[in-house]
Amino acid sequence: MDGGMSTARRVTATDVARRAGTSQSAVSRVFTPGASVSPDLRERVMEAARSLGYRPNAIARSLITRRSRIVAVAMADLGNPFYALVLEALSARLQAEGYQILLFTADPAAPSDPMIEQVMRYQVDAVVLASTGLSSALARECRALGVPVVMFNRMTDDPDLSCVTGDNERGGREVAAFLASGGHRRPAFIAGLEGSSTNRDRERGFVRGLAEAGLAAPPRAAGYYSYEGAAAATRALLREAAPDAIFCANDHMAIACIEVARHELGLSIPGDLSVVGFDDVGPARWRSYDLTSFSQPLGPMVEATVGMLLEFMDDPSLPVRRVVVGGELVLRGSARRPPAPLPCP
Amino acid sequence: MDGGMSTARRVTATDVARRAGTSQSAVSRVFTPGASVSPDLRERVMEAARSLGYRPNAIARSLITRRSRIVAVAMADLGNPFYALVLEALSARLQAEGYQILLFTADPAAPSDPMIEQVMRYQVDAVVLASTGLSSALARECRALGVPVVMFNRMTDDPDLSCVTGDNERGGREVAAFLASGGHRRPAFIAGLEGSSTNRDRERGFVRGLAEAGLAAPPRAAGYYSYEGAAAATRALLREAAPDAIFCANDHMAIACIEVARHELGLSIPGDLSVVGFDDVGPARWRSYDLTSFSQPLGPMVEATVGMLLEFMDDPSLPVRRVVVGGELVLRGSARRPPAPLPCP
DNA sequence: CAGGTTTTTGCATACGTATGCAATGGAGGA
DNA sequence: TCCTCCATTGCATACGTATGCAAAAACCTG
Repeated sequence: MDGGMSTARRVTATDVARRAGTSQSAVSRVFTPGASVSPDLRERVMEAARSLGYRPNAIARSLITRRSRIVAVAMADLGNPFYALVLEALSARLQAEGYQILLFTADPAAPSDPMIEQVMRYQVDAVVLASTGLSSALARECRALGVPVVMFNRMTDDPDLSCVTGDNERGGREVAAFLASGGHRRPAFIAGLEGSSTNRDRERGFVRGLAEAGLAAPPRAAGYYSYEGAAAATRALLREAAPDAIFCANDHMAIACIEVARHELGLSIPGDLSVVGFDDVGPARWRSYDLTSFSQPLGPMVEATVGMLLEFMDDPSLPVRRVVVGGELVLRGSARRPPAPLPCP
Repeated sequence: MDGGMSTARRVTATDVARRAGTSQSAVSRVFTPGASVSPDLRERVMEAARSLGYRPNAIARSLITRRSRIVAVAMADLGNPFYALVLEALSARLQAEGYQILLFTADPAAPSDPMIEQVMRYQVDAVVLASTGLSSALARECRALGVPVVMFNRMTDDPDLSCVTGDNERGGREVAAFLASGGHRRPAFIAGLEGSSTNRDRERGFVRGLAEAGLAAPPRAAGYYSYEGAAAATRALLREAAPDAIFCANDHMAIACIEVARHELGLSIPGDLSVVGFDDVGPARWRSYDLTSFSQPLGPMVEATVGMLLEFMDDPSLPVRRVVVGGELVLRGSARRPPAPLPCP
């Protein structure tokens, strides 16, 4: 038995028209919001459509309207809960506006430009680049083709590209000020991906903040935004630099850092070592970590992204925009706090 | 300034043909693998395509070939790392086969059938339902339309539907046997979503396993597969039932359970309470939890899913298949172990 | 070199919908 | 009653590609 799989030819608007005793155009108009159709005809067409199981073919519609109502989203690292939640929020928000997400997962190791080559063939209405590894060359190319692009959580020097980011540099600065005023003398830094703008900005802010507090540039090790990478970086830093605090470029790495420090090396957090993360994503709140972290407000960032996309799709000639969504240092228990209230920087 | 956004009309195969001094069909053939084109013409066309920036229109192609090379994936709860990783693996695997994922996120609370109504309009080549909340009615409907469907991590009574699951019932049984032989006398259960097949099978196996070990049906509370739900369930169970072990229907909830037991109620894990999860997903390995868990091997499950999809797309008349991917109880430190080796059940 | 075979190419058409335009019909006003 | 106006409907065409078919070209074979 084949389970009842039928080879049913798809039902087209013409089939419905024939059954309703009218023309294909009329059927089209019934399914086009705002078109002029008499109540009588509408009823007949709907009835015929229902009984035949008609579903408008979005592909054919896209061909003629030149709008697919599809937004391409390029992502990497869904193992990082921040990105997983971003994707979920983006999808929910876009679906509410009648758009669907065509997902592209980028292997951060492999070059992803050929991947986008595929994307563009689908006539997507817009593109969201949320993968730190993607070259901005292809973003420019999309724009040149008239397809709106928003870089999510990824700044760029290119003035022709729109982006939405958290306040990375300020975050790094505030973490530095917080650690310094907490009496830490040898803070270290675990970097994310070396090429990424988020890492660059967070590190720059951190180093500047330390300098403003009279502290030297921190020892650093790269964790590549991965759990294993951060674990290795923590081991190396603790072996070689004897830091009294570690700022990790995201929460995912901060968790690995805490695990290694606490369970491999027997350190007490924050007694022997303070740890600070970045993102303030779900697990930061879990009591085992109770992670002090600079927040990236996911909701507002997604809202800003979708808002820009909708505006750009409405009018592609709108000027580029670069949105920075502010965050704040969320104080929890993974880092020693200053005795007095934190002075305003 | 508008950032250089041009209103470039899209380049079509006809444009390329004109420039290469040939016909549109020839251009089409150059971009169709396996078609017959002379090296000379191919070179001329490629050159013209390159200089014009031509990209074949996948939408138009789909219209005529009736294949979109798009697979719809319905998901809910990307906050659960298991599903986030599944999505990443599915996407990587399908991209390698030349397919893209059109993502549908289902709000487990809202009815999702109207959502799928939208999906079907995109002429997707196949559908993966990985959301526990989706009705199987629409799955049947997809099948009736000739679109292959695979239910992921979701069993169904309907013999007309294919599915890939972990070994839920056996997992529940093994957890029960393990806890019983570890000397636990009052194991409890935190359920996931009441309607879901995963929860039903895991619970059934657990209850049967306990019975085989001479233990009564466990006290239970529903955690709805969410962190907060499981936290509340843990509080309720510990207040009312005084269990010496808790089996949670997935890892995500087991982590919430450990957090609440350890940090709110000051219990030692596994000294005062053993906790066992299901999935063996990333955080289970984190040392703070060191979670004993029955594994659902993500790689093999995704592999089985994609394999079935490819076969079904190749030949839609193939018989339905129901694949159970075996897992194993991964022993870690969150549950007291039996003194002697676990007897074979 | 003739005749046959295979490869390459272009023509024409189909895929399923949206939409400009003209035709139809009915309502309303004088 | 006749004319105007507007709402409704159908006709025809366009969107960009793939593909069957036949013409043309290239290649063999004896």
